[in-house]
Amino acid sequence: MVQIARDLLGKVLVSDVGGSYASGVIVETEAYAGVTDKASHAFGDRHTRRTSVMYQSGGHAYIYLCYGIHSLFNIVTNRKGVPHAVLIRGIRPLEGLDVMLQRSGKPKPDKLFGIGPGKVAKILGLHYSMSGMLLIPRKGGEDAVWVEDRGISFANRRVEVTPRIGVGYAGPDAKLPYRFMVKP
DNA sequence: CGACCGATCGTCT
DNA sequence: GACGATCGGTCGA
Repeated sequence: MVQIARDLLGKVLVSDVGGSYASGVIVETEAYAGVTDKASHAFGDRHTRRTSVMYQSGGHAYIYLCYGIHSLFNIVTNRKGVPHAVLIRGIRPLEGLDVMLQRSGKPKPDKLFGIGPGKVAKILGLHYSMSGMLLIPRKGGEDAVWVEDRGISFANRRVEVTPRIGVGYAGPDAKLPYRFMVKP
């Protein structure tokens, strides 16, 4: 499961939302290891309306609201009933940069454009109301998000492994090396 | 630069 | 009724 977070680095996250196509290379992720992980919303096997998506089979999108403002995008990674997920924390813009800039409200991309989980969802047009979508390419005119493998990969020496961000409340679990980021 | 702080609201207690 | 898996602006050095 933690391995999936590592393997997602280099994959391409694509969104086709509101008629606009945009994509980026995943360069930062965090793993959330389900019922035994205090940092996970599903810790202690907590079934709520919000967390129910995490109990779906892998390939669903779990998107939730953070701090009342930001939508954070996760990929559910395990079999049905096992609430594992990977938070996408950063992407490097690939296609549709103009659309992403527009959504971010910035005239030009700065160095940290696309870095930060709130920004990822924002520039890809993802909203927590879309939580529960399947990650499959869009067929009709509906909004869609999915992941593509375009052969991009990062060697281990280019990947930094650290504890997760903002989970100090999780006790010992806060120290787990579950965050993966591609060095600049 | 780094540190601090306000925004803003769904979710769970 | 309190609290975030955050961001971006502002302030001071």
